[in-house]
Amino acid sequence: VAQLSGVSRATVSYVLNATPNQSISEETRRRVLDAAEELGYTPFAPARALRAGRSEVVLYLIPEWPIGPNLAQLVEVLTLNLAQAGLTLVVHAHPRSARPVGDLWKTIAPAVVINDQVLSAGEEEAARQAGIRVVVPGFAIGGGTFADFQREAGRRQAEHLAACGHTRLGYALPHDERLAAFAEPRLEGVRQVCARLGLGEPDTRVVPLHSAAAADTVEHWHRAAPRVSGVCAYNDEVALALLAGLREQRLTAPGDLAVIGMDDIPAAALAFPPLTTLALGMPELGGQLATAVADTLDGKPVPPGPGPDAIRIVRRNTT
Amino acid sequence: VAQLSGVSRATVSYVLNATPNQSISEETRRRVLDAAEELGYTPFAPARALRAGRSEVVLYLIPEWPIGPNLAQLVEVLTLNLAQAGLTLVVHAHPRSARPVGDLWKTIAPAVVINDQVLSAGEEEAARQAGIRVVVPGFAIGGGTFADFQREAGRRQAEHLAACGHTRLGYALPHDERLAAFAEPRLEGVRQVCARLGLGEPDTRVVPLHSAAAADTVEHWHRAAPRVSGVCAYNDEVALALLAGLREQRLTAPGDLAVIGMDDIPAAALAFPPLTTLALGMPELGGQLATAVADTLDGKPVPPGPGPDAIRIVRRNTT
DNA sequence: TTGTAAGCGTTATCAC
DNA sequence: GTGATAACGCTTACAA
Repeated sequence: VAQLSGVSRATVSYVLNATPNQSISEETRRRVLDAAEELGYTPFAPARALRAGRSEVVLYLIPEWPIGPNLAQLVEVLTLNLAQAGLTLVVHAHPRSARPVGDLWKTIAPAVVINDQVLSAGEEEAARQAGIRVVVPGFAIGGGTFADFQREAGRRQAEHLAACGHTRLGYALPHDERLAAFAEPRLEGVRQVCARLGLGEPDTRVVPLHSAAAADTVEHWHRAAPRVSGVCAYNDEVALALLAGLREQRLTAPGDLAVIGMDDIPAAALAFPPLTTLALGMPELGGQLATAVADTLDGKPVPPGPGPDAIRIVRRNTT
Repeated sequence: VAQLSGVSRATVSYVLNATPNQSISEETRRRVLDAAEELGYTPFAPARALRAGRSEVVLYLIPEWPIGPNLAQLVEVLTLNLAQAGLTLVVHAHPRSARPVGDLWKTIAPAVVINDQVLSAGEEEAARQAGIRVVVPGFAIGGGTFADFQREAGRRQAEHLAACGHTRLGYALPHDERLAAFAEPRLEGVRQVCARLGLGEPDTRVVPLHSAAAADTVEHWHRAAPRVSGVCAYNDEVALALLAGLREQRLTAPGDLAVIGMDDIPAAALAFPPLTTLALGMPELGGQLATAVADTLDGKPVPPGPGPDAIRIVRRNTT
């Protein structure tokens, strides 16, 4: 580009980056711009990164659990929002048995790492020391940390069931052990509500995604004394399994057992009967996360997250 | 590292990269390795990329459609497989209204671009000119191209219904227009089978994910003359909507209308009645894609894809 | 077997 | 207002 426009590489750099405190004659500017256009010039990111010590990349580390529809949507929203801020989102799913990612940031050199339950506190601190900004998806709802948020979600489920008049609750854990990081705090939230309302411990069972297994659990709850009349499912899929189990037992929701799911996946609305669930408002959460990333980069304080409205009960026919 | 081990940077480089045709004394090697270990040294990727002209990154461009469970799984499998080959998978979801990605490869400088329906032929050629390898998810099933594969999937659905004795088929298109790239070839596959078997054109309808809308469509098919007795749904969610529509009309599957979905999402097995569907074998497809990427990088010819077994009918109770 | 030096594309500094 | 020049961290001829 410098050759074609007959100026030095430095000048080209000034023009293309609109460097402040540099007065460039309009004519030179035009020449450079035209030349760049003509050559289809695009700055070479690795070189930029080498010079700057970091890239324009945001590394989103997602942990070793299945990528569900919610996370997928979050990624979508994030990609879009960050693109508007000139940042490229790099998602690194971290499946179990892949090599450790503790220092993946060293080799990628992103401007920001979004640490979603992947980096330990120590690793996170190491990254910070190296000048990498670290953002934790701090949904301000429920307190600020990941677990706070999950707990709050569990609380909402339980509160809904309690408001419907249920006095003994069950909790349906997922069979997939990788989901423990979600399931534990959610269950804890349910426990908190039960304790606060004097309802007694929730009756917790692991529910695989098979109708036969779910049927057993449903029967167990139905025969328990006192009877479990309402159950919080870890997510919509588990809830769907419960509904299948109910059908197998010729029981019905919400009469014999009320069920509330979580995530509001498309299948929830189409279930039989249509499933009451908790919508997690990924567009809001994603937008907030994008803002947090951009603000962190600018050195601004991270803004408070979205309001509690980002978690909504979607009431259908199972409660 | 060079300082600590008391050798030159070049030697360090030789050791760490196991450069061929360089004989390094075992003792030196050890010293360097130990020093690197001690310092927690990790090569700075952008610098490497600058030197090499490309990075160890594989850029997976996925188009502007919703990220469903299948794609999510594919990403997971790919990440894992590529990590084993020392490659880092970068997924760039390309939501509509984000800035164009036609030359995203210029700024990322990946070693390989996996072009999944994003880059036009021209853009793809431009990337190739620039020395970037481009891999197209060429599921060898059905022919090799993306559309071939989708067509084959549609064919399998239709063949299954035909084998069940249905003589007039319906096709349920998704409401989301972004899915046309999938839906068109799938529908075409169904058409091919109908033509080959002399079944007449499939009766095609758009089915939004609401039971009321689906109920209308179901009624239409049920009253059509000749009656539509079996329908291929674009995917499991659409199929679930159809089942909900059937319930609303007090009709049953497969008696009044047989339904076959596609994807085998978890909810399919838990539906009422359990949904017959097509499983797409993402682990196989992902593994094949990873191999294709690695082989392309090594200059080897791309191996044939997985066998037709990667598409399997999962027969449940709706056909 | 190891060290030296050049250079990848960019940008900051400083001189012109 | 513009242009040399150096430096970022790494690889690789080539020289020792």
